[in-house]
Amino acid sequence: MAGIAEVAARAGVSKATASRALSGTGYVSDATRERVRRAADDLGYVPSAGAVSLATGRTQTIGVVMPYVNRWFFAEVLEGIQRSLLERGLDLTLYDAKPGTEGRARIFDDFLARKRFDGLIAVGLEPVNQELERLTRIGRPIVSVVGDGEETSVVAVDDDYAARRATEHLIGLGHRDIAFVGGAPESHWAHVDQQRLAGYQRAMNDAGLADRVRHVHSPVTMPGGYAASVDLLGDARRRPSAIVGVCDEVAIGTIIAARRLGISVPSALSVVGIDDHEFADMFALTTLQQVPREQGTAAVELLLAEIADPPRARTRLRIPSRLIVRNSTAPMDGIDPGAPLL
Amino acid sequence: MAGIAEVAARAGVSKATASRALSGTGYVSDATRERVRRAADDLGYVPSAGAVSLATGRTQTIGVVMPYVNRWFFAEVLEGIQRSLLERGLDLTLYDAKPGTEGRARIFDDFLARKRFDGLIAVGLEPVNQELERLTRIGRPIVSVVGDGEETSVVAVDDDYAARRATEHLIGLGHRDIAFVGGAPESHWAHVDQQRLAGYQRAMNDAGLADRVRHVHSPVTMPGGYAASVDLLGDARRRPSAIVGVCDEVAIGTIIAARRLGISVPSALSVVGIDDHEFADMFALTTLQQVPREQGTAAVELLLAEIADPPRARTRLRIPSRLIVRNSTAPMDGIDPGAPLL
DNA sequence: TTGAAAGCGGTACCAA
DNA sequence: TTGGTACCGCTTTCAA
Repeated sequence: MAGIAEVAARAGVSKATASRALSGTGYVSDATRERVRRAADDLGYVPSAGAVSLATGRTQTIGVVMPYVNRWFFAEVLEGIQRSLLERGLDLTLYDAKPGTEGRARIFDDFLARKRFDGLIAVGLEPVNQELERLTRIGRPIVSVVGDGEETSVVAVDDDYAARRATEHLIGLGHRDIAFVGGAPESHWAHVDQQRLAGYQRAMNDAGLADRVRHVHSPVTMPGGYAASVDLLGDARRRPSAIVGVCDEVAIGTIIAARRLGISVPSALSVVGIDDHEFADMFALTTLQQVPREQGTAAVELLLAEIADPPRARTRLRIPSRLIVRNSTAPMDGIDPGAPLL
Repeated sequence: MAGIAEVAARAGVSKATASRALSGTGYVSDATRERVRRAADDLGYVPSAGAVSLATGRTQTIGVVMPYVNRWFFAEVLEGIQRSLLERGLDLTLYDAKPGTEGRARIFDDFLARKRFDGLIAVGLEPVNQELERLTRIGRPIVSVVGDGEETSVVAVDDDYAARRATEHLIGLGHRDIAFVGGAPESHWAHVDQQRLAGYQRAMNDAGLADRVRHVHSPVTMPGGYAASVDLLGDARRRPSAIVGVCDEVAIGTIIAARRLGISVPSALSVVGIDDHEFADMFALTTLQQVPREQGTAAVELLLAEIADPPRARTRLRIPSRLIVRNSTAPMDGIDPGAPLL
């Protein structure tokens, strides 16, 4: 309840001086600063956020928009962002913008327009045109995590590369019958998934396996990958010898399906994912690592820089990912496609 | 950028009238209101959050504190909260307070003290005494999700009951050798886990199986449950015929471990969890359902009521959970403890 | 180095 | 039913 006026009174100075002493802006003698500080402490003074933001135009808050919080990647990015902001004393306001919901429309139409933040981080948002327009007219710095937007700065891994590398790993092991699992039919499709499929296709083409390209649709979730894989692997005749999952969640779904069906991984089926999910180790999943937490912290740094020092050109931070070989992939040689059991 | 003054000017009224017309407070003729509305629309007027909160003392924001966002339960609760707030036009500020981190200390010492919210929802926080003290001195309504706190209103399932019911289900199937997996050594231990262990113990006692009580420690995660279960199930002689997981994540870890070891579920091992996790169906897990999303929305309703109409007595909302029988539990009769294979 | 005072953009009381 | 005006609590010129 104590305001800066009381702090000033107690320290025997004016509000102006108290403000300067506390915020570290402008000239204040060391002695006074000390006195003001002590007064503030004694009174348990906490500045009123509303007043500060009214006076300065800064909210000390960063907005985060994402379509999910309950998927590994998003939750990890969120944690990374949160940690960075915490260190800097900034608040985080979360907007959960699920595609195709009216809540999402409200977020773009109402919530974001309020500008209750100094900058915005958009994680895997994949805004459609109209949404993009809303975003840019906010007039606050924006950093995207994931995506290809020209409109904002971006932090992302090279999805095309990751999938290509994953596929090449399998090809290197002698596999030729390699399917790509995950992602919806091409029409309404996430950009990441497209990039990864493209990387897979490129690797297949480059190896002269263009005719073996096979894309199995599936929701990008563990249960989704599981269901799709039960289908795919059910018929021994159509079964590939290796699978690239669009992400670890799908790849793990595949492994679970394989175990369910008594197909041994990796001796009868190789599986590779992209992510290095927290469960990857438990399933001995070979994967292309990305560290979303670091993408989150990188996004914060980039955003704060753009807030402090207005937007020159857009920055594009492409993060490399490396192959982590565990035990879900094996050379083709040993495979007996007819052998279904563990 | 347009302020209420410009809206007022355009509508040919005073700021006061414009404010009343827009906020719906106080008398305004229909004609004027209409005129003001139109003016606001034309100008794309959006009130400044800082000014509003300075003037009214309300932030139109709800704070949410939780120790994790990357675990199923927490993410679901968060989504429930988010959805409710979205409908009401309220912002959500997230505080990620991981136990034992210095970030957590900062949250309690600095962030929460700023009161940048009209009310607070604490999800599975399990505050220690000093933290609790901080919480109460904020002087804003607080609702807890999970927990037993006397200090705040609470929304939670009856954990003791859920675990008891789960255990009774197994006992009813003829199992006697039932272990409880999950939770740290008693010392620094989450309240939920304690309650659930207690429920398990009670059911065992009531069935005259007190001497069979067995608590296997494990991190409350899927990989944690997996690792602990590999240990537990590895030695056929010590192997129980059934397991109660402290939550679905642990129970699923157990199932995965069992499959890994070639122990068939449910014919050689019954497993029951608590949650009805999104993966429960995929693993055919029998479980006691809770719907965290609904706990989130309930918490919002409770909190808003307390904000609107100050805190009479603390409310305690205990949500019942029901048994969902899938295919991870089976009668004891058929079990041949010696038979390890699928 | 410090203080007085004018905003920042609304809300709400009091008169008219 | 409407308008004038005093705040809300802090920052920031501008003078002293």
